[in-house]
Amino acid sequence: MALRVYNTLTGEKEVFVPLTPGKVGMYVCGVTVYDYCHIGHARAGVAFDIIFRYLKYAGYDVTYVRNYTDIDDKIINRANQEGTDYRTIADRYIQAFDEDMDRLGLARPTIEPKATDHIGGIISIIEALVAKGHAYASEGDVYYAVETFPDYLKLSGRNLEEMQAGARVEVGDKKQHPMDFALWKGSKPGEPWWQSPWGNGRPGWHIECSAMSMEFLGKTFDIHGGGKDLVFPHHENEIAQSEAANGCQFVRYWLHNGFVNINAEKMSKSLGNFFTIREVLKTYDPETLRFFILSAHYRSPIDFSDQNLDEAQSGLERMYSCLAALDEILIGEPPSSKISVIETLTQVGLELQEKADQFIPRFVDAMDDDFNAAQALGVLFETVRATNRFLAETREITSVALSLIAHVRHLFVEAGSVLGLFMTPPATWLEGIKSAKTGQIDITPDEIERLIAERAEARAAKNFKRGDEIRDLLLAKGILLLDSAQGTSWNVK
RNA sequence: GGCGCGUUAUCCAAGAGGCUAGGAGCCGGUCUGCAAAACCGUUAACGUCGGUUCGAAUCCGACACGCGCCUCCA
Repeated sequence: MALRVYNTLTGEKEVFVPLTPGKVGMYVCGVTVYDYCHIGHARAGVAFDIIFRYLKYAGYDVTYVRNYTDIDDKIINRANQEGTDYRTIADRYIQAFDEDMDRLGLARPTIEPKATDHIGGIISIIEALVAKGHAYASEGDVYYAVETFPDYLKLSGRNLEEMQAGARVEVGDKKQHPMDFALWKGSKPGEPWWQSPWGNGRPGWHIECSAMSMEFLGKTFDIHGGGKDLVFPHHENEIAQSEAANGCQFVRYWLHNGFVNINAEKMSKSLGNFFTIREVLKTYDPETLRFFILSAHYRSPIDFSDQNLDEAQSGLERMYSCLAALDEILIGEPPSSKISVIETLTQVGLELQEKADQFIPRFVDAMDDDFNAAQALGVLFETVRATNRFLAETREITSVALSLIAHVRHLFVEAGSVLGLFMTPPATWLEGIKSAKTGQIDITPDEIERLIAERAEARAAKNFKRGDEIRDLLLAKGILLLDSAQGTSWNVK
């Protein structure tokens, strides 16, 4: 099966055929750096991170460009509020963005350009558009004349008349047509500016992405991504600018991720229902957040709630616990290359072997189907169950069993490298979850240990009443006791 | 008003004409002094009404409900 991707331009899943065999050029709209990123940004980041990783896994040489919009009204407003300059604001939030995305385990794109480093390229495109009659200067601004581009709105499937009937477009007297959009904005006093043929000013929002993608990926490239909310006007305008300037197709496959919702409503600043990534990471582990995002298809809306995050954590713990159990065996007994011919697997072992054999084909099938990570996770869970069954019934680890265990462990590493999971040694991750939970309870580990010791004495003396009292006492504080042959350990509920 | 998307069991969530998705939970079991945890097993569904078909969650139509874009947005 070949890789198929859903293309917003055609509204269909299409077989992915890159422009140049073996190579992929991919551009994703990054963020406007004027504030901390919220969970919606995390989702877009993770969605395109696994697309980037999977394309590389599939053997493509991928050039992935993700920009920073570091000049914009919002950045200037924020700078004015704080009595500083736009550069200070932009640099601060670029750094914050990098920190957040690094914590989420995003692979760094090949190139991360800033709009302000590409003013020259932006001006060249605007000049070309003016020369070809697609743009006009007006009182220090330059606008794109949408009526000169017959394909305008082909991505979002609308038409100009209907858009105007919507009546929320403002009619500025600087514009020839109400839908015309700014390519260049003349600077007002106190605003940052660059020199241009039309006077001092700064670029409009849409033109920077055309300039940066063209600079690094050429006039036509394979994949352009972003959130669904960018389809109109941002991506529509990018197409108009780029195709009018270059006279050729801009992007072959348009990919858009779905929103993060709160109570079935879009998370957004204007509704005030957003959570920043750093807020959420105070409570939840970054890999848990990533796992939550991967648990739904990237185009579907996903509902952010404590319950859903808790479920994601349970699921990830199940996987990590299984891996920790495998590691314990593998660390104790390194796999030997000699397998005795008389050794055979039990029925459960054979079932695990079958799961292992199907693992990569099924994983690839899922990911080939428009990067269906949720389905891929299903494959991992099925393998976890088969592994647990095998470990539960296996008394003696033969060398053939050991080699199977090593193989299964490797499969999880391989899938994890595409999904961005299992980046932490399992024992360390599980310990981290435990200590994070410990920070939220009002009893010290020392106290817990003292009570466990007292309970052990009571139990040794067959005083189960006192033992159970202690257990209930700790349970009331959210501490679960785990009795085993090796003694009693504890965990936070 | 225009355009588009969605509705799958208690909850989350894949699937897209015949093939057990998966996870959480419930229930049962293993283990245990009893529990818990862990593990194993099990359970159940395709919004409504029509149509196409030997066969429909899946295709077509209507309806209902929810959501998104049309303004800065990931």
